[in-house]
Parts: sequence; structure tokens; C-alpha cells
Amino acid sequence: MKLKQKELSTKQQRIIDYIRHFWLEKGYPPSIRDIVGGCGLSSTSVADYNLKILEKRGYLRRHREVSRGIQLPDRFASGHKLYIPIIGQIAAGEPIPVPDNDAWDSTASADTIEVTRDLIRGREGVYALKVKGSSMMDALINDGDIVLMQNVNTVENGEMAAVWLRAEREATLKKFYAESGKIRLQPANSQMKPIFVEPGNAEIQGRVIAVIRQLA
Amino acid sequence: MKLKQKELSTKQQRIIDYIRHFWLEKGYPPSIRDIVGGCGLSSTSVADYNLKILEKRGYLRRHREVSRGIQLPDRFASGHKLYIPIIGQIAAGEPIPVPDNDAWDSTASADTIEVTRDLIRGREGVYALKVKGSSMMDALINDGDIVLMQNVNTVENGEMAAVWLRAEREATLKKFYAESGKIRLQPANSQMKPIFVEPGNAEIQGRVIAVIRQLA
DNA sequence: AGAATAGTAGAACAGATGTTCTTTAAGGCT
DNA sequence: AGCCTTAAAGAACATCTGTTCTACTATTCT
Repeated sequence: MKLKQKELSTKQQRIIDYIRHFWLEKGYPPSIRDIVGGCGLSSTSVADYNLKILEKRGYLRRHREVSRGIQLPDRFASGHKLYIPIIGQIAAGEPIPVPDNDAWDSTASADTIEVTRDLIRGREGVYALKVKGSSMMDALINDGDIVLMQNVNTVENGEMAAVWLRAEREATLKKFYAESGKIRLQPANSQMKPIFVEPGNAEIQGRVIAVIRQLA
Repeated sequence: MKLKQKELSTKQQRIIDYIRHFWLEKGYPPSIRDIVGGCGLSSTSVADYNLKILEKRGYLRRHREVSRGIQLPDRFASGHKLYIPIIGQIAAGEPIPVPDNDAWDSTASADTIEVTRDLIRGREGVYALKVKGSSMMDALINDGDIVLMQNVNTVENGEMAAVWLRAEREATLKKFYAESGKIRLQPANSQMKPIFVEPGNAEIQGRVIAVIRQLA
């Protein structure tokens, strides 16, 4: 008895990928001709030929005589998104909010931003702040941007940190460098000059993980 | 913001329920005639009539002339994430890449970024570019940032656009304002001065939807 | 080499499907 | 009543779309 070859050809793999891609993007399954166009096939019969094979091997399910009647097993679905609470705003003259423990367990009424897991990369204690005002412009961050923060008290040299300057009563986002006896805070815009502060004056409130700016 | 919140008729509620039910059961959206049969309607035009209302009120989204092109906003079978291909980079001295919307080639789009659906908000023709160099700093965009673009040829006044300046052979990201006989390109950093160009010299390559900066 | 099998091409067909047009009916409003 | 909006029925139409048939090429097996 001959064993069936279980491997998929590159073309079949591409078809699977395309169907998933199409599905996720459009919200409904592709037609045969969508697949032909999207995978660069030359004929609908080629698509049909390969779809039949894919169905026989259990990679998908088809419904006869039904337009776009292609069904992918949903082992691909969900599990990739997270809801990050937007717990407050960051502005020059206000203290940087720090998440209190209540904010974590409650999925409730707080504002949230939906992000994908790869943006967080498994980090713990991530929250989001909305930038108010244009005082963070030297960090290339503008009013309305969302800053994803991780709740840490120390950062590595060169990382972007949210720093509260006690004396100046000012919040700022800068690249952090601990140097001999001083702390250097470097704007992201390298044409601008750094500022130096005493270690006792700079309170690290968090590490900046990502910046999201939504336009239009 | 106050919205006139009309209630849905029982028929419309039933249609929504049926679409969701159908979707979960079959794995693909229903056709108009499926809805007619499933909801006991008397004509496709009745279904169409109510679907138009439902679409206008945001309960679903339809794709014209596409079989079963009905999309429910919060189905979770299809996920909330999208894979956006990073089709190239944007730099001052290079033309801005334009997506080849004919063949979705999985080999060409080796790099993708995963974003949530609410960042795209249902827009079509979205792709991503990686920013190379710091020439876009006046748009508060730095080297390494990911720019989400929509493939359009015209933009509204005040929108951030990717513009190719023919004479200067330069790509730039600016807020776009069509003024009498001239085009004003305004940096996002409002402290910087705008530049003015002739309409024939500015080629709009796309609209900037979002900026994602990943640090650390 | 010859035969069998896998894969490709192109076209044509039949049914599925979205859209639109006309007509009719039921309430609400002045 | 007269007029408007909302809703519905039915039919016709143009496409979209899955399916299938035939012919052709490439590869594998004996």
C-alpha cells in the first residue's frame, strides 16, 4: 500500500496563506478567482485542482456550489490581541500616572487600546498613556499620540524612559544615560541638546515600549 | 457627540442574529437569499433594504458586488488583527513604493506587521513602509518607524500625505493643503516652516494612517 | 521508449448572487 | 384628503462564481 504524500507544494502552501490573509483582511472568504489572482495562478481549474487536494488532506473545507464556501479550521484565530488600559495622560506639568493594582484586574470602564501581542513581546506591567500637549516633541512625540509604557523603576542606558524631574516638576520622555555622577537625558531628535540632571532629581516612572500615532 | 439612536426593528435584529448564527455555523457569510430564507423574508429587495439600513447604522459592512460580502464588526471567528505587508522603505532620496495590488505575493511581502483592526478602521489598500533615515523628523517620524499608508491619489486638506516632489527627487511626509495655485506642505512640528510647491511638482503617493514606533 | 500520473491552460456553462426598477401598501403629518 | 416617509413584493438583469470538459505538458514509473 502506498503512503500518501503529506507535504504541501509551495503553491498549496501559498494558497492556504492567501486564504487566511484574505480572510483576516476582508472578513469573508475569497472566491476561486480571488485565489487565482492573488496567488498568481493561471486558471481557475488550477485553483480547483489544488483546493480539492487541500480539502482531501483536511487543510480546509469546501461547500459545494456555494460562492466563497471555503472554511478554514479556526486554529489560526484569536489569542494575538491584548487590551491595554489607557490609564491617564502624560503632560509636561503633571506627574506621570502610575498604574495602581486595581487597574489590572478590572477589565471595566477604563479606556483601552487594542494591540497585538508582538508589540508587547511578553512584557509584564504594560499600560498606555495619552500624550497631552506638544512638550514631548523633542522625543518625536506629539499631542494625541499613545505611549505604551512598561512599569519599571530602572532602565538600561540608552532606553527611552519616562522621567519625572522633581525640581522642575516636569514629566519628560528621553533616552536615559547614567554617567559618572550625573544623568544625561538625550532627546530622540539627535540634533537637540541633552540635559543633565542630578540622580536624585530624576525619577524613572517607566520604560517606553512603543509609540502609536493615529492620523486621519 | 450625540447620535440619534433609533431602535432596530425586530426584522433587523433578526437579520443580525441570523448573520451571526450563520457565520458561526458555516464559517462564511450568508448570501442575500440565505437571509431571505432564514429570516422568512418575502423578497431579496426587502433584505437589501434592511441591510442598507443596518450598514448605515454601522451594524455591519457590505462589499459591493461581492457574493457574501457581508462583514460583521465584532465577529471573533475572524479575529481583530490584520497582517499588513511592509512593502518597502521610505527615504528622502528614493521614490515611494506603491503596492502592487494585482498579485499578493507572499514571497515579496516577506515582512509584515500585525496590527489591530481598529487601527485600520476598515480602510482598503493599506500597506506599511519602514522609514529609513531621519529626513522625516519634521513629521515627528524617525529612522526605523513604521508608517501605515493608504493607497490613495488625493487627500483632504490637512491630512498627512506621502508626497513625491518631482523636481527635488525627494519623498516627504507632510500635512497637505491645496491653496490657490499652490500647494502648502506643513510639517507636523508646527514650529517649523511650511514649504510651498507647484501642483505639478507634488505627486501624492498615499495617506498616512498611523505611525508605529517600536522601542527597546 | 512507452505508459501512467500529476499538473496546467483555457474556455464554456449553469447556477448563485447582488443590484435595481416598478408597483403597492401602511402610517404619520399638515 | 393630500403628501410625505417607510416598508415591502416581485421581477428582471448583469455579474459573479463554482464546476466541468478537453487538450496539452511535465514528470515518474516500468
